[in-house]
Amino acid sequence: MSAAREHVTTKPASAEALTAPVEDYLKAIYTIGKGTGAAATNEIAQRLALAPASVSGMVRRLADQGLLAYERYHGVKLTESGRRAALRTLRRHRVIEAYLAQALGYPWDRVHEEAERLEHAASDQLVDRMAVAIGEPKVDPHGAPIPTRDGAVDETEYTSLAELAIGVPRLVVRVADEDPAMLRYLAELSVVPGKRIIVKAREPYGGPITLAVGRQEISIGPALAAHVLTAPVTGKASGGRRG
Amino acid sequence: MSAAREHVTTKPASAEALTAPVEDYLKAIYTIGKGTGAAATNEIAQRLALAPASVSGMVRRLADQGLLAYERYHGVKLTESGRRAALRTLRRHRVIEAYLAQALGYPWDRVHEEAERLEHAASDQLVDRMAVAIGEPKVDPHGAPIPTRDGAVDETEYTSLAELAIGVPRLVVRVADEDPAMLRYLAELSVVPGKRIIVKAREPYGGPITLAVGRQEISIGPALAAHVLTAPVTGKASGGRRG
DNA sequence: GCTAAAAGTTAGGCTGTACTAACTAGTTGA
DNA sequence: TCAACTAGTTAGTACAGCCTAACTTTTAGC
Repeated sequence: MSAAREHVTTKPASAEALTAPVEDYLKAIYTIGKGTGAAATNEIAQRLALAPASVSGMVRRLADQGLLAYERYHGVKLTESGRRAALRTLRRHRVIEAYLAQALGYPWDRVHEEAERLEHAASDQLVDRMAVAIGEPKVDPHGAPIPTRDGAVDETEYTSLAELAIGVPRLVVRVADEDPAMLRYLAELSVVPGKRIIVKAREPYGGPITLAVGRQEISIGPALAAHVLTAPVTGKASGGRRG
Repeated sequence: MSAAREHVTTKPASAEALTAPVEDYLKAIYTIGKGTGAAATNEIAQRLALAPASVSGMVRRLADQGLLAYERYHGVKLTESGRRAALRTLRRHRVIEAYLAQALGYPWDRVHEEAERLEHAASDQLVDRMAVAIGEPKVDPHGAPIPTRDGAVDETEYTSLAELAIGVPRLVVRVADEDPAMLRYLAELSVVPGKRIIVKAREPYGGPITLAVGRQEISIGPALAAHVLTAPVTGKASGGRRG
């Protein structure tokens, strides 16, 4: 019990196929750490609906494979190779979502669940063909940026509807994609990527946020609002820098 | 060691999702038994590239789940519920193959491998959407019949090119789908579903079979010929009765 | 009908991924 | 500064699928 033992070994970070659980861990760690930050054991466990003990075990193995840097009691960070793997899976997921929605008419509240399974089974080739078939979109149906083939992503951070200034027009760029009921509700309210909105009022103590969408006025709670990301109206929504 | 113990238990043959290996076992058993016949342990093992001992173990578990009837030392037979599960997987596989070929321009020698993984991840819903998108085809790109949503299949048995009478015109209806190199070779020779052929000559002792394809004359070995199924020219190729 | 080969099974192990329970390290507030 | 809480870890277990080695049953040839 002296110097912190780093668990990054020398293995060549093999290009061998990762298992579905491993891909899920990497995705979770990536999204928690926003690409480069650290992820806590409990956060990973919560996101994957696993016991923290299970995460401790897996995280050690992933570190042994060179996919992440792990310091006991201090969370994990993806290595370059782990980051690449995470982005590959994320690309698969989002291209599949976009394809399901655009090419097969899948409702936007169901693409996530289907993609969650397909992302582990589809080859990169298939995903590339899908991307081409729908015109290489830059974002998935919920507005999440699709990493390019070579691992570049738009990592722009957007302001959530919950923390928006009042009276300033904004563009909805992205909504959380996991909860189908929430997505259906948002669609009902027309709070979808591309829509122009203005926050009209915000009540204190977790009170409702009133906003104008089109010429409709609606009220939503802050929990929901936190899942809606917005960008300034000037200069087009998505785009942005890459990687 | 007296009366043979049957391993069919009472479990409700749950509609819970089957694992990928289980689906593979059922598919293998189905295709070996041609739907209703029995499958030997060794055959299953060979088809799945597993050790026979592994098959013994799995087969017992599948029997316990009510998916097949198992009599020790005497092979297995699918139960009705097992058969239904197998056909569901087979439908997924073949619809996916057809979709990849028709909608995404996948080369016919590669659809099998991709479908082999996707069949375990795609929902029945997705598969139905795919089927609709390409006009509900009756056969996959290799001519194998696609089971309907409710588990009906064309189980017509066709005569292989290896056992064909000389001089009688036939229609190629189906070719084996697993070996990409073989598929490429057959495509080169234009021996593909829908083509009209006539066996011109057959040399004894495993000698070559000479056939006319269009106005070309080609020679193939009996091993390859056995993988090409044909129907009489009269009365359209596929169609047929349903399960 | 017997015996040798073939087919199939059991025993015992291994890996990956999960779990619970019990412990330890780190953090925070009086 | 230390107690109490939180976060994280280890230990031990389970289960699905696979393996090899050794054994048993069935079958086929004489």
